[in-house]
Amino acid sequence: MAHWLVKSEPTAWSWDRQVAAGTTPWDGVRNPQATNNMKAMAEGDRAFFYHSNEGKEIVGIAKVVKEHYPDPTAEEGDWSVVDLAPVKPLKKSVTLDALKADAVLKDIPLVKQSRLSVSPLTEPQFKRVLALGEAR
DNA sequence: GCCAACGTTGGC
DNA sequence: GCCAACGTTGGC
Repeated sequence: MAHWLVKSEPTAWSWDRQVAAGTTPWDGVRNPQATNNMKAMAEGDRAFFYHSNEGKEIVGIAKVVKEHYPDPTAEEGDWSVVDLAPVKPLKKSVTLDALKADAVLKDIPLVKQSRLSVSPLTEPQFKRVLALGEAR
């Protein structure tokens, strides 16, 4: 199983709204690299949910419930979405500062390439975030 | 609010 | 096809 990290500005789409809405398409992605990452997602994969700009922290865990299909919000171009559903919040959110301060996590794509909205994590990185967030 | 990093666009 | 100009994102 692969592991991922998705991010959103909470003013645009927050974890709380994801929880309230349940399963939703992760739409509006207009970046080839992020799109390729979504196309590599498999049903059941887990993805951390990160709040950019406000909060700057990983707040919860979501899962892929439907693999990639064409983005219905795209009027042109070959863009994709996956359906995500909330799994559970982290007991303690993991801040960007904490990621940067951690030897395992300081080089993750989110830190290195902050604009990439969908990025992969290795299994050790994923487990490290879980440990910091006190979730299993 | 500013600015650096990155992606995209458009002129050549 | 290159590269400068511009727009957007996101950390600070």
